[in-house]
Parts: sequence; C-alpha cells; structure tokens
Amino acid sequence: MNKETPPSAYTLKDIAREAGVSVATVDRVLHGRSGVRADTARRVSEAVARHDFRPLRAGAELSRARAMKFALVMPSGENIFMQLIRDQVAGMSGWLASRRVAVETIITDVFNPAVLAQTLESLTGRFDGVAVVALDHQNVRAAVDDLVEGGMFVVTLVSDVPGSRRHYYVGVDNVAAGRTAGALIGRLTVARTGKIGVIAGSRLLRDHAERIFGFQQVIGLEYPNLKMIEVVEGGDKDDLNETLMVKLIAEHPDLIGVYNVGAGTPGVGAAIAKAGRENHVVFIAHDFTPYTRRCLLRGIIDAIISQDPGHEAMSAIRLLLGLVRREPALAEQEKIRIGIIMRDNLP
Amino acid sequence: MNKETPPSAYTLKDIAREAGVSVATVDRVLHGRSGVRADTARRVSEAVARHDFRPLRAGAELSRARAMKFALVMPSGENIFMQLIRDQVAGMSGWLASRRVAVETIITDVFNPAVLAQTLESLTGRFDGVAVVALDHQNVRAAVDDLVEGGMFVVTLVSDVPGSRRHYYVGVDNVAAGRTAGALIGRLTVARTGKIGVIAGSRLLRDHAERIFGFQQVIGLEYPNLKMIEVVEGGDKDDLNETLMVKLIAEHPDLIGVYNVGAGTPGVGAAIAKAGRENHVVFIAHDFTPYTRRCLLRGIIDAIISQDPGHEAMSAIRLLLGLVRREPALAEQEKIRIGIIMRDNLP
DNA sequence: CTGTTAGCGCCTTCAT
DNA sequence: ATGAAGGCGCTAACAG
Repeated sequence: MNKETPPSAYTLKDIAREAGVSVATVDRVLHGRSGVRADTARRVSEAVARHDFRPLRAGAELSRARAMKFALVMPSGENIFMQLIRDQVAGMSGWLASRRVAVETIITDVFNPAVLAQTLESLTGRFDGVAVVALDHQNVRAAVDDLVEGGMFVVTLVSDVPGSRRHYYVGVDNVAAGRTAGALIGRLTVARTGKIGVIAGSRLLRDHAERIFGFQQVIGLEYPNLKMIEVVEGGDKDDLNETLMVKLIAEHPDLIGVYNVGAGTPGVGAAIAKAGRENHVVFIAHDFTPYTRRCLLRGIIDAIISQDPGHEAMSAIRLLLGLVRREPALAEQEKIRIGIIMRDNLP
Repeated sequence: MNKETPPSAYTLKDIAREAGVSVATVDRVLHGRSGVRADTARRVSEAVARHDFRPLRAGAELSRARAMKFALVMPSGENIFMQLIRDQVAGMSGWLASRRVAVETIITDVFNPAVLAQTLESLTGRFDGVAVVALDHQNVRAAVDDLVEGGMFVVTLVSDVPGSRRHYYVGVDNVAAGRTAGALIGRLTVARTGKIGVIAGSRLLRDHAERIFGFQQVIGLEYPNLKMIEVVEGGDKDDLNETLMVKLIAEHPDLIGVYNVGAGTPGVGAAIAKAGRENHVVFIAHDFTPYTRRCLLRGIIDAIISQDPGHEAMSAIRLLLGLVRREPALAEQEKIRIGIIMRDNLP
C-alpha cells in the first residue's frame, strides 16, 4: 500500500465558504482575473491549495459550451496519407459532435503558394480555428500571419511554416525522419558497397527537403560504402515515380538502396517488383498504408517511417480546442513520434 | 470546398419538442431504457437521426459526476518501466483531479501468485476499478474473476491473464514484440554467422515467454546463420544479468547478438561495454529509459522495442472510466503500438 | 472590489 | 408509458 490521492469532492461553493467569500470570487482567483484584493486572493488561494482543489471540468465545459467550427485545409490529389487523415477526421465525427465541434475539410492546391494563400485568406472570420497542411513560402507565411493577426487560431499539420505566427506545428521532426531512413538503409545494406537512390516529390516542399537533408547527413558521414545518386523528383505521382525508378535501376546496376521521401510509393514498388530486385535493393519509404503494408509482408519494402495520421488529426483538433477555450497549453504533450514499422511490428 | 459537418447546436429539448414528447422520453430512447412505446421511440429516433443529434458530453458528465477510486496494482522492485508508469500516473494528477478520479497505487509482489491473488481479493468493494500488472497463474485468474463477479471493473496492464474475465488488456502483443526483436537481430547482424544470446527475467512470466516464443520463431525459421543459445534467466536484476552476460561473452566467442527480454538492461549493457564488444554484438532490449537512451547514442544498444508507458497508463484509466460510466466501448481505439527506437528517431 | 443569480444540457427521481 | 422539475458545478452578467 503506498500512494494516495484523495477523492476531494469539494466544489467551488465549499472553497468559497471556507475562504469566507462568494463563488464568484473564487472563480476570479482561480482564473487569475483582476478585481480581487490581494489579501482576499491569498485567503482563497490557501483554501484551494489546502485541498488541492481543481474545478470539475464538466461544469466548466458545460457553462461555456459553444458550437465551434474548424477548417482543415488539405492538398488535392491522390496522396494516400492525406486521405488517411481525412478518414480519421471522418471517424471522429461522434467525438466531435458530442462536443459541438464542426470540421469543414477544404481541399486546395497546396503546392501552389498563391492559391493556398488565397484559400487561407478566404477563411477569415468564418472559422474559429484552422489546421493546414502548409507550404513554406512567403505568401503562405503572410496569409497565416494575417489569420493569426485577425484572431484566428492556426496550427500547421504535417508540413510547417517555421517563420510564421502559427500557434503550433503538429507533425514529426522531418530531419530526424530522414536520418532514421538513412540509418535504416545504412544498417540494412550491411557492409555492401553500392549506390543509393533518393526519390522526392519536390525539393521545394519543406518536409521533403528536411528529410533529404537528414538522410544525406547520415549516409554521407557514417556509411562511406554507400554513394548517393542525385535526388530525382516525381511530384509524388505513382506513374512518374515508376518511370524514374525503372531508369535508376537500368542506369545503376550497383543500386542497393532506395529512399522514397514522399508519396507515390506504389510507383517505386512496382518498378522494383517488376525488375525482381526486392532482394537486392533495400527500400525505405514513408507512411503506413494498405499498400505499404502489403509490400512489407512481401519483402518489397524493408521498413516504413511512419507518423500516425489518427494521432495527428486528433492532436490538431485538440490543440485548436484548447486554444479556443484558452486552456493551459497541453502543447508538447502532443508531440508526434517517428515510427519505424517493419514486417513484424505491423500495427 | 468539400465536406461539411453542421454545428447542430440542438439539445435534448429541441429533439423533444420536434418529436412531440418530453426530454425524459428522449433520454430514455437515447439510452435504450425501457418504458417507451415502440411507436413513440420510433418518432424520437427519427428526430435524433434527422439531425444526427448527439447529447453534449459535458452535460451528461456533469449530471452524473461522482468521485471514483481506482486501484493500480504494480510490482515492487526496481523495474524502471514500472517506475515510468507510476511517474506518468503521478503526472496525470491534474487530469484526474478535474474529473474526480482518485488513483491509489498498490505495490505488491506480483511475482508471487498467492500474494498477488490475496492483494486483489482485498480490493473488493473498496474501489470502482482496478488496473493490475498481472501474472498468468490460476490463483490470480480466480482472484480476477472474483473481482469481476463482484461487480468490479478490471483491466490488466502490460502483462495479461488471458483466460480471465478481465474487461480489457492494455499492453502490446508480446509475441509480435519478440518477433520484431528477432527480425532486428536478424537484419542487423546481416549475413554473419554466429550465436545469439537471450536473457529473460523469468520464463514463467507470460509476457517474457511470449516474447521468447516470437523471437525463436523468427530466428529459427528465417536466419539459419544464427544459432540461439539456451535462454538464461536473471530475474530482471541488473547485477545478475551482468554476471550472466559476462559468462555468455566468455563462453561464446562467436556471440554476435543479444536479446534482453525483460528489465535489467543496465546489467547486460555494462557487461558488453566492459568487454568492448559493442561493435561486434547486436544488442536489442526493451523499453525506452534514460539509460537505454544513452546506450542507443553510444552504440551499445542497437534498437529498443518500446511501448509507451504514458500511453498505457492513460489508456488503462480511460478504459476504466468508460466502463464505470458505461460508455460505448472505445476499446480497440486504445491499442498499444510496438515501437522501434533507434539512435535517430529518439522521442 | 465583491456577491447574487440565472443559466449551460443532461439525468433522475417522483408524479401522473 | 410519459412528463415535470430539481440539481450536478461552473461561469458570467448584473447588482451593489
């Protein structure tokens, strides 16, 4: 028998009585609102501390309940990871509804800074908060800053705009993700000597650039036996990626590893499978999907770097909710982990 | 612009008015309570469905608010992972207090079935729910069943009692965890030929037994170049583990991999470091701690199989809360992932 | 500066 | 089988 946390069914009223004030005063002290004599405040604080009193959330929530509307700005296109996030949000409908939170998904061309910026601007006043898969570009940064300036709460999702005034970024450390990919390729190719191919969507996307940076770091510094081929770009498209991969295989007989930085993994996988190279080429890609799951089981993909879409969607919404309600920052509680998924630890 | 979930600030009262009944009746229908004519129920259901109405959680919570008391039964001893879980629970104190939930941690000798069973029996009537790091033994199973029989809600934590009537198990699939360890050793030793050592706490602990089983499966079937040495048991103790590991290194010059199934990792690590074998021996262990973090950075440990203690503690409490409140099962939402942590994806 | 009071939405007796 | 009404704990508007 050891530690004990007493139930403490105290209420505001009890504390008020004990401190010899009214509930309103206790409430003021509890929330640090002004208009309380220092001396009175002290008496209240003491009573609160004495019983380690915490206001019951349900009461607070009920009394301020208000319908809220959030916008979720996501890329158009076939990107499966984004699709998964949308699915997760759809699956949260019960959770959202019972809290009077509405989420409107807005699909736009995130790859075009002007379009994205304009989409963001158009949100002004229509929402209580915005979660956006951002693009690191000055127009977008300006749009985000304008929104925040106007009192909107903004979190970036998956892809950040570092210099902006967004309240939070929900997503992984992409440099670390790239390093992880590099370390996996390095370790799994063992001591073999050969070339490593890297396929990205676009080096202009901050998350892709960061992953490549981290990847190069590790390969360059720690695996002198591996030589990186120039990064090629396939716009996250399956077909283009397949073409690129076929070419890589053809031109580099000593290719022993491939890192697909963004989406479009099916294209890369198809090229490897058709060439019958799954046993010679260590293939690392991002994001756990039905397709990558199959590839892991068949040995086409050796490891997946993952971030949990459900977790990210939930985090973004929770953070926005907390901001709107002005609750103390649960911030770094919500940090997103970089997952490594191999054949034997499939979720 | 795409999907839309309307705010729907409807309340029970609105639905009642629309269905031409009172709020009490709507409440009855919503919760499937008896005493409503089929025809009336249908009218209500229709109104509910028409607006996709969900009762506001805060209201429901407030009206049923009740102080609750949960017991957390954990092993005595130095096991760091358990310590981390306790820390996490301590860190949840604000969350718990604002929901009027008290958690009493009860330390007991989980390795002794009789003691554990008796501890469990002693909980009867004193708590609303129990989270227990269990031992798979018939006495324990009987004790768990008795508790459930008596109306207590029970979840097992980290280590399960499969045949029992516990409501949930919160923890990872340990066979898969063992397989993951096996796959990592297999892949990271590359094509080298040699022996693999396995150190467990006790083969009588179900989680250890399952991990060993999964590990053997993979090593035996897929890596003919690796030969497993007989499993040795160190009772999760640092000092004993160190002695065992020193012996393994001395007796098997061709040792190229070690899997520490349970706790006591510092002992194993020390032996490897002192022998200067960190570059020859692939070392896989469980649980991310300050110590294993250091080992990852220094290259002593190659990969950690992790389960998030914070996540587990939170899950256990949330599940118990849901059970007590008789909320629809959020069950498999709470599934715990097997994490792989290497030097570059440290949390 | 401080207190009073009317809700917030839901659940639950207690009547009918 | 159904309805009316009080209360859960907290907040905020309004008095003083």
